[in-house]
Amino acid sequence: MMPIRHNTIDTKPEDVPDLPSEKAQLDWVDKVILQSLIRDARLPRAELARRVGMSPPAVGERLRRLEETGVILGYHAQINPARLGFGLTIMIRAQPDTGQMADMIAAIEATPQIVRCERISDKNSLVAWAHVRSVAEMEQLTDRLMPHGKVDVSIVQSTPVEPRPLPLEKD
Amino acid sequence: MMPIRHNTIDTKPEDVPDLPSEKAQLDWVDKVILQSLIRDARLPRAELARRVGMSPPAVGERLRRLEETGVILGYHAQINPARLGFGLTIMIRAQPDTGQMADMIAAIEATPQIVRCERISDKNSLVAWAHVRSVAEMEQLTDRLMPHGKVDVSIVQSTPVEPRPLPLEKD
DNA sequence: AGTGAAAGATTTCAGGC
DNA sequence: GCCTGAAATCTTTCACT
Repeated sequence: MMPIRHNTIDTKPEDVPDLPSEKAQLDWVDKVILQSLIRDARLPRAELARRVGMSPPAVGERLRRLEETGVILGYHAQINPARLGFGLTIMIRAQPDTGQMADMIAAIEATPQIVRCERISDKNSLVAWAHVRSVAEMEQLTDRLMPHGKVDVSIVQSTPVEPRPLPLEKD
Repeated sequence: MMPIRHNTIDTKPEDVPDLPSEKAQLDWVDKVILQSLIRDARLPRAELARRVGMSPPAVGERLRRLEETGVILGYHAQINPARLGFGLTIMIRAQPDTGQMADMIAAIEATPQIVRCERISDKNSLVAWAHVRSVAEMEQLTDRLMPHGKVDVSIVQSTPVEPRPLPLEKD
């Protein structure tokens, strides 16, 4: 199982070194680089260098540090599931039975159509998103989760706000 | 307001040209290119060319077509919100009052902390995700949505499955 | 659709401040 | 931490199949 990334800042004593959940000190240059790569991850370093008025090697060094300190987690192509034959997107709300949380998460992880899953505070449940090819595939998928708890499925009708970048303060 | 992308294959007569929701026919080469760029969007064309045993111009041409036909929607750097000071991730479940759907969507769109939103079939409601700096900011955010309907907030505790690629059949 | 070659741009690396 | 400059690599264009 993959390590689970937590979504809040964990409290910690002052003397331990940087944790990935710590707030990073970013200057204006870092923020321009980040915003640019959030919008277009394939931008050349040379272009980033022009935007911030620095040399390409300097930008390369900044990038390396942003990646190593966990500010940048990766670069991903965003694809259109419908164009790959996955015509149906669903949201799954799963409430594991007592003692079934780990098994439910394992089952979710083992289901390749599920492309992300978050654990939320409300009723200690999980919310997962999946792309499937048909209603039959949707049914098959939920059948695999149901042994571990209550499972609810909703159809995603549209995406009023596509994944978009966080606002970064000017500085 | 941005055009809304629908998440299902729309039915259409056979004679109209390609729609973005149509299934594209991809060969093995396209799939290797896609999988590679989903994992690392910054891979050079030359490297992709080596992986598929083709020349760089051929890969460039493939890429151009995948982008133009809407199979690839974009390339984005994935960042760690906690490291940018947004220590709290929340899920918002919004059920617009009668006649308030458009206004609710507009309010969601106008809220920069909300990084994505999907409309689901269950109770005709919206599910949105936001990164905020504090509980106070969370409250402020929900106050802006509440005039348009019922609003429910849950805290995201962890992410058992990080955004990951869809499985592409071997061919 | 794809190739190969040439011109132009980018990345990497060394050395210096 | 950033710069320059040279060498290696990558991208783009184009003539050709």
